[in-house]
Amino acid sequence: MTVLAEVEAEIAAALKRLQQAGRLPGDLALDAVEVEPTKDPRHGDLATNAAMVLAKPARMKPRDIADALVAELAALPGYVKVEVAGPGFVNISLAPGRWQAVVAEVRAAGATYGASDIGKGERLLVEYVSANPTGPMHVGHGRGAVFGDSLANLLAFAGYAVTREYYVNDAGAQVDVLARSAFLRYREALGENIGEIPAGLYPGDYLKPVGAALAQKFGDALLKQANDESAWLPVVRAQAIEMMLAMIKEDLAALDIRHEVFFSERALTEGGKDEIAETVAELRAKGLVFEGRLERPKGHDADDWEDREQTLFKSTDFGDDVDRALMKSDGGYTYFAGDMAYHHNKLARGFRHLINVFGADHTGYIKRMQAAVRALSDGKADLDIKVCQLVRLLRGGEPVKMSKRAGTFVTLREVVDEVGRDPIRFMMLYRKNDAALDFDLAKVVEKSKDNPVFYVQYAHARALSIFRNAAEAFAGLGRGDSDVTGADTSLLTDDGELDLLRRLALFPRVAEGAARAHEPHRIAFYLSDLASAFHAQWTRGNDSPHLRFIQANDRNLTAARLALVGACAQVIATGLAILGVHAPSEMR
RNA sequence: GACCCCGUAGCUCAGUUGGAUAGAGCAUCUGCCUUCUAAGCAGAGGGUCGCAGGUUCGAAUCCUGCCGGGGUCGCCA
Repeated sequence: MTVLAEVEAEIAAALKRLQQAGRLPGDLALDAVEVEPTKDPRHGDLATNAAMVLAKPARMKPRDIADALVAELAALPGYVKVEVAGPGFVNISLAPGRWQAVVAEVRAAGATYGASDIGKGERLLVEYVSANPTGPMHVGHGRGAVFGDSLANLLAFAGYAVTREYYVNDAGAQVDVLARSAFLRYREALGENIGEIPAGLYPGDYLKPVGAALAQKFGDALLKQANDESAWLPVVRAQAIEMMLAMIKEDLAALDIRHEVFFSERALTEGGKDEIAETVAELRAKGLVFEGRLERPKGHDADDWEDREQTLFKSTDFGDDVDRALMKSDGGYTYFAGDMAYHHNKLARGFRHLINVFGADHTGYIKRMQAAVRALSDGKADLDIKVCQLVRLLRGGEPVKMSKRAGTFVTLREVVDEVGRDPIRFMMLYRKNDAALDFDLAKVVEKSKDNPVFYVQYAHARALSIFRNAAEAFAGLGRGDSDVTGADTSLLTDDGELDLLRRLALFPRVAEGAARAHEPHRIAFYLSDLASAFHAQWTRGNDSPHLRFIQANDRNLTAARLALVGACAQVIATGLAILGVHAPSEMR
């Protein structure tokens, strides 16, 4: 247990003792009591708001509760100074030994330092990317991909059994358009001059390989059926989807992203079953499906709007703005009906924790999806939808034109190839997901403090370089050597060292908070702070040689400092691993 | 018209889910490389947290109403 958790437990125990002694009401709920690191060192190391939040329910003065708590805590070992301040904070200064212990904590836990069990091993499904298999991914997809992947890492770190899933929209009109576009490329591959790609079809060159593959596989057999779309379309479609998906998987792999499950929309209604019909029937049995009319949508030139009675899902019962259509006028199911069936399937597979990562253009879809999950699970499952806002691609401050027509469309793959995986991943996580992001191709490869990727990686590289240098000065002071792992950490008394220790102690709390909030960016910012403290301590050694990590004439002190450096490197590496960014041992 | 996101230093953004005197980076200015990587560090200046109310011991954070920017609305996917 880290210091923070220990102190929390000790304060809870102290409050319980006060209750037992009759100095606090026995039925007082202690949930709201928090322990936080202080911002101002003059307020000590930690502070608790216990007296203030308990004052009202206990019907006592904050000051009286605080005084009682101070007396309890001051008597405990390791509490150097405990005092009441401000409106009723209890400020706590701990003996350095309490902080120094974090080095051993980190060493013992290794890559699991900061991991928690808040997920209790429960299964959780993160659905992300889910880009239509009709072409290459763009940068916006990349943001959702990186975010979803890191969130999955984070939640696994927090004790969930995580499944990463991609919903393949391989049914519906757009994949038919894909098939028609591919068919044209097929004819082209057979030597035909196809001229301009007609409007409404996908013009991209990326379909040429699909055409070539079809030509190789089928010769001119499909061409003979050209007038009978129902004959060739399913074959071409299947080939095109397969190849598009393969391309997408490759692009994702370039970002180190690998989904465990690719769930096919088409599969919902294939093989003699119809999960959409089953889902609708289930909702109908719950009285949530009815025939009715919708109002004409506003803010659009809905010229083709047709007022008619249709089959609706009563999503307004679950917080949605309007009820949602399930059937199209041609008798087919809406996309939403299929998506409900898909989520029904997730629930049937036993998931009770669902997270979907959406692009900004799907914000309007959130309420109905949550309504659907509530209805389908009888409120027993939770669905959190994280929206990644738009990415603006810039180069040196100038927007990069994104036009498919003009051929200046920038694919995700091109960006990965240009700037590399680490800068993309880190930069996309160095921002809250619900804030728009400017991604500057020139800036992300800049090697300066303006670029937090290199800043954090550099700290890790520096830490490891210390060990390389130490090996020259001392034998037996390698990272895992017993003289380092068993070093006397009470020698770590410099303010900068204590600052690092406190930050290391904070990591488990940061990781937990990030996991609970589904906010991986907190890890990125924490790492930036930790790296900053590490760089600062490093540079202090320039002016004050006695603060250098390696002290040629003091083996014990060097061992203690190396243990601290090792702990810093470990936490940086762990944090970067959650973000999916490499922790290099060297940067030159 | 409705819903969602954003609004914090000149710029780009954090702000530990309601805590104490609101923080970083960039940019500007002043310093630090003959020994652990200067891709680094130290310091200075810079603020009506969009506006107005409300909730309470306490609000950048929660509620209401405005203002500004972006996104969305359909039997598309």
